[in-house]
Amino acid sequence: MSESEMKNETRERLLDAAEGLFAEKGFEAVSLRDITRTAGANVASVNYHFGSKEGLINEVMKRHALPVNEERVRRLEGLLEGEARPEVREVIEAFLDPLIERITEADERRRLFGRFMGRVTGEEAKGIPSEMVPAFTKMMKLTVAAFQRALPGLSTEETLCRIKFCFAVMTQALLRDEVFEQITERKLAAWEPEKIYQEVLVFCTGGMAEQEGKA
Amino acid sequence: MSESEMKNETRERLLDAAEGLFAEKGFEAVSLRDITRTAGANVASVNYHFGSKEGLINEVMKRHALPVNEERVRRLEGLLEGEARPEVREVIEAFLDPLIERITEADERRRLFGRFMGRVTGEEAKGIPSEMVPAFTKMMKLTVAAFQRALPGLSTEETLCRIKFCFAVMTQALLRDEVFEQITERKLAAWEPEKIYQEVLVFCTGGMAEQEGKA
DNA sequence: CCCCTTGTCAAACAATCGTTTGAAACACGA
DNA sequence: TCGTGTTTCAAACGATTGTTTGACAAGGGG
Repeated sequence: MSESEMKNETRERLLDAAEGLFAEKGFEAVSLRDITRTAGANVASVNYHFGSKEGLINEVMKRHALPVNEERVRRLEGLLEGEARPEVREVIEAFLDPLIERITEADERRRLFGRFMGRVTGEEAKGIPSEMVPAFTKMMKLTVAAFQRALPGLSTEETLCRIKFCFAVMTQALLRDEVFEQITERKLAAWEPEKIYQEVLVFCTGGMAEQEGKA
Repeated sequence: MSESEMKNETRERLLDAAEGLFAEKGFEAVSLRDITRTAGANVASVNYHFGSKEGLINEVMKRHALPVNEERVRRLEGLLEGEARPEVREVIEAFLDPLIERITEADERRRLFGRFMGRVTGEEAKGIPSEMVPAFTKMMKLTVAAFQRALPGLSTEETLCRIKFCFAVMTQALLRDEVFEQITERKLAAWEPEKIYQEVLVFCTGGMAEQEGKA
């Protein structure tokens, strides 16, 4: 009866295998047979445990995206609870740090999560699972509110547009870009992740704060 | 004999249909039968004219990417020919404008090119066609040189990293992001492209110029 | 003992994919 | 008119996809 420990074992192995393969090759490029072979399970097991391939994708997404989202909400609410105007840098850190922390955890299983999340955006996916929409919408509202308090000069559209750019930068930083590596002759290949995260923070801070010299 | 006008007609229709469908749904999600049905041609025509589906993809990429690249090279060389230090904004415009100009051309056939180019990065594509690599490498070297002259304080790695972020922002600005639209409740849906391009320029300029307050 | 649930497995399912084939239809100079 | 090379087409190819089926084993509770 205790649901906490008696988690089905093959179910977990399927999730781990799927997460790794999806992060490496994308959703469409990985077949159920690739996943089940890696997990040492039968082809039918995916449909048994998750109903369909899409159900498996949704479950992999939820496994880590929801905790990251909750942490972001917590930190953004912390920035907004007082009357003080937060720094742009603080707002960006509030939704960059939770992602980075989860990626750099020692847990081997979570190492690929970053690249997996990079896949979510830009893929032909039908979207995120519907159960996640309210949580993500709430997080986004808090993000907009925090940025608008930090940058009172920006309109809502400008703020949203730049937030989208921040997400783009974070996503691109997590994924490997074969084309870019090729045409830069791999000069950037072996950079420590910490330096890249630092660059993400600097770039987004600078891009957000720019007041497009209207004077 | 005159190759200029006697361009095979179905060949052009295949390229047009492929460009539009790829821009809309991505490379893998579009089948040869989708393309040939749209173009009013036979399934075998793709393999006849382009050898394979990959050959078609490469041809679509080359059709517009090479002219954009040449224009970028021309403008970057213009910035570098003198001794003067170019503005960060000028460098960004030098490789943003050629793309925007081609997108906003009246020619209906080229309207979807932007979204198509967005697909190139991030997809599981094996990379760009090998014939394009030298031209792209040259353009990238010029870009790095121009930025390093505009921002002497940055190391090569920092410069490359931020250039990658600029590409990420441009790509994301060209593509629709269903997930983002959903969790922002489509507040940003109907923004004029000109405003978005302006935001891209502002954001990239600010992100590039930031000197990460090392003091 | 039987019954029912839960899980696994090999096998087959129908659908779709990119590609190939071989024969027609066409164009055009000799 | 013939011959030759180019282009189109219906049909089929083999491979792979996600999904379903039905049998089988293990595990308790009655």
